[in-house]
Amino acid sequence: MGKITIRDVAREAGVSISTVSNALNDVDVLNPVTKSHVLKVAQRLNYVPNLNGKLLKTGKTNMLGFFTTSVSGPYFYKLVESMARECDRFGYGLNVFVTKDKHVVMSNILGRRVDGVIIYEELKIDEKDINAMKKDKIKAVFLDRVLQNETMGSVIFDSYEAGYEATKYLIGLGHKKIVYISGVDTMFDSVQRKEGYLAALNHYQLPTNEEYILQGYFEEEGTYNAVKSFLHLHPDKLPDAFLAGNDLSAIGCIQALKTHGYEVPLDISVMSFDDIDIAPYFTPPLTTVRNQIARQGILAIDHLVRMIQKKEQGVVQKLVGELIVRGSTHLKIDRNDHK
Amino acid sequence: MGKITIRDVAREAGVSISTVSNALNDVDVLNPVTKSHVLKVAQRLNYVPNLNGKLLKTGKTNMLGFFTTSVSGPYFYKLVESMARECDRFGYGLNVFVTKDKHVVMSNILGRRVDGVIIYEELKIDEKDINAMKKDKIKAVFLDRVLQNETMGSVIFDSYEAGYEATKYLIGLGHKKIVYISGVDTMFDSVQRKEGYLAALNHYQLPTNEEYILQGYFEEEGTYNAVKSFLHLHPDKLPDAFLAGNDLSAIGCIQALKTHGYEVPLDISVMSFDDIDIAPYFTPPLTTVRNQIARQGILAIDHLVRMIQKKEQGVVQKLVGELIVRGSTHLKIDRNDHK
DNA sequence: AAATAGCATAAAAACGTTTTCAATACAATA
DNA sequence: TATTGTATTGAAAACGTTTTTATGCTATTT
Repeated sequence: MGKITIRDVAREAGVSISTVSNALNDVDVLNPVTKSHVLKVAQRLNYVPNLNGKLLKTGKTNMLGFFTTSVSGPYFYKLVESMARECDRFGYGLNVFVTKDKHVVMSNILGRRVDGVIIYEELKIDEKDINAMKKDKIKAVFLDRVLQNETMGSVIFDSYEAGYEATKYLIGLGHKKIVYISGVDTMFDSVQRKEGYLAALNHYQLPTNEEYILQGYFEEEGTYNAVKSFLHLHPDKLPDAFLAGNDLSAIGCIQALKTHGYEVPLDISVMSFDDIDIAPYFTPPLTTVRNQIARQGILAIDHLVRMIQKKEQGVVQKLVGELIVRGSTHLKIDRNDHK
Repeated sequence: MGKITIRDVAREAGVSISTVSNALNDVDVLNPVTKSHVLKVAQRLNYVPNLNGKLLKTGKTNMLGFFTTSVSGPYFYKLVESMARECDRFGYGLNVFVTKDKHVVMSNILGRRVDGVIIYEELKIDEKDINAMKKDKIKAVFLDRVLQNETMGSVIFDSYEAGYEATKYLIGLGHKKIVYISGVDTMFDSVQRKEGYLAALNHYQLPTNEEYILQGYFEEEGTYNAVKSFLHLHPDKLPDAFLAGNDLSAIGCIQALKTHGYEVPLDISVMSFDDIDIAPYFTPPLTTVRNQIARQGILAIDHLVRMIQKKEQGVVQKLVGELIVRGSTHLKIDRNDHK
C-alpha cells in the first residue's frame, strides 16, 4: 500500500475529495459534523497532504530561496541562522543553494522552486538574468548589492562609511602608516571598505601606498600568509596599524605579527569589521566596526515576505556600522627600545 | 502574458506537448530535426520548465532536507557548508529547516517536500514519528543519534571515546582535579563525552566530584559565566585542568580564567573538542580533539543519496576524533610562588 | 496486394491537490 | 402548491509536467 492521498480519505469517509479538502483547509462551508467526521478519518489514516500537489494548484511553495557561493564562516552562519528563523516565523522554509553554477540558480528561480529569493552578491547575476527575473515578476532581495525595481530590493552595509570611520579612528590614535588587508577584489563590501580607507587617508593628507594594500581573502590563513610575506619583504616599512577586511582576517594578522615578535596593540594596532561572536574573547579583544549581520538577514526576509504578500515595491536598505573599541588598538607609541 | 509553459512551446513549434517534453528531456525517440527545432523555439521563448509540475509527476523533488534546531556556530556552518556542497555535486538542492516545531518537521517530511532528510538529533523525533517515516519509506540520516533500519542511517562521532582520551591525556600531564564543562544535558555528544570523562577518572582511580561538572551550553558566554561563578564559589577548589564540551566553551573558559589572573596553560590546562577554524589562531592555541565535521556532512549526504538512488540499507557510521596538541595544555607544575 | 514492422508524433492519462460551479435537498415564502 | 432561497455536498476542471498508449505513416516482408 502506497502513500495515502486525499482520495483515500474521501473514500474512507464516504465523501467527495472536495469535501475533504474543505474540511482540512478550514473552509467554513461544511456542516460541522461532516467536517469533524472527515478530520477524524484523516487523523485515523495518518493522512498528511502532499505539498507538491497543493503547490501546483496554488502556485505557492511556501519556500524562500537563498542562493550563495558559500555558507562558511561567522558571517554566513549569522546570516543563515537569522534568515532561517525569520522564515520559520512567517511559516516559510528556507532553501539554501550553495553553488556557483548560474544555470542551477536560474533554473531553480525561474522554475518556481521558491516563492521568493535572497541572492548573495558574489553570485554576480548578470543583466540578462535580472531581466528574465523581472519579466517573470520574481520577488528578490539582494545582499551586499544595490539593485532596485518593483520586484527587487537590497540590504547592504554602508561599507564605504565603515572603512572611512575605521581609518579615521586609527589616524586619530596617531597612526600614519596603515595597511589595508583587502578581502576579495570582486566583492562589493571589500572594495567599498577600501574606498573608504583611501578617502580617509586622502582627507587627512596621508600618503596612500600600493604596497600597503594586501590581499587576505577574508580569512585567517590567507591573511596570516599575506602578512607574513609582507613583513618578510618589507622589514623596513613596518606600518603603525593594520586595517583588516574582517575579523577573521584580523585574527590571522595578529597571529602573524605575534610570530614575528610584535605585540598587538603596543607595537602595532589592528582593527577590522564585523564583530563576530568571538571578537570579544580573542586575545587581544578585537576593536572592530560592528555589522548587524543578523539584522541584515531579518530585514531581507521581512522585505521579501512583504513584497510577496503585500505587493510592496523593492527598496534599498542600508545598515550602518558601529565602532566597537576593544583591546587590539592603542595610541601610537614611539618605542626607542624596540627589539 | 503570464509565465510560458510547455504548452506555449508546443503551440509555437507546431508540435504536441509530449514532443516538447521528449525534446527537452533528451529522450532519443525524436527525429533530430524536430528535436532541434523544438529546442530552438524553447530557447527563443526563454522557456524554463516549472519544476513543480515536473516533480508532481515524477515524484522527485531533487531536494534534500536538513532539519535542525539551529545553524549557529562553527559546528553548524561546517556541517551546512559541506552538506550543501555535496548536494550540489549530486545535483540536489539543500532545504534547511531551522525549527523546533515537530509538526513543521513532520509535515514537510511526510508531505514529500524533499526526497530525503538529514535530521539533527536535538530535534528528538519520537518513536511515533519515526514509525510514520518508516512506514512511508522516507529516506533519512540522523546526525549524532544512533538509529538504523532499512531506510534510516546515522553518522555520529565517537564522543565517549573522545571524552575518555581527552581526560586520559590530561591525567597523563599530571592533572588530577579536572573540571568537565558540559554542553546541554539532553544532547548525545555532551553526555557521551561526560561518560568518557567519568570512565577515565574511574579507570585511573581519581575521584569524581559533582561540583566538578559545570554547564556551559556549548558557547563562550555561558561557559564564561559558569567558570566565573565556579571560581567565585569554590576559590579553595581550584582544579588542575578544565575539559570543555567544545572549543567555543574552551574560549569562554580561558577568558574567565584570565580575568581571574590565571594563566593558561601554566596555571591551569584547558582542552576541548571539535578543532574549529580559529582553534589554532587563539591565544593560547587550543589543544582539542578534532572532529571531522565536514566529513560528517559529506558522509551523511552520500549515504542518503545512495539510499535514495541505489536503494542501499541504512547503516551507522562512526567518526573517531584525533587528539591535536597545541598550547592550551601543559604538564602540571607545582608553583609555590602562586599569586 | 495484403500483412507486418518500425518509426515518429500525438493524444490522453496521470501525479495530488484546490477551486469553481453545478446539483441536491430542504425550508421558507408567496 | 409552486417558487425561491439557503445550506451542503459533489463533479469536474485546473495547475504543468511526464509517461503510457494510440495513431498515422512509410518501408519491408510475404
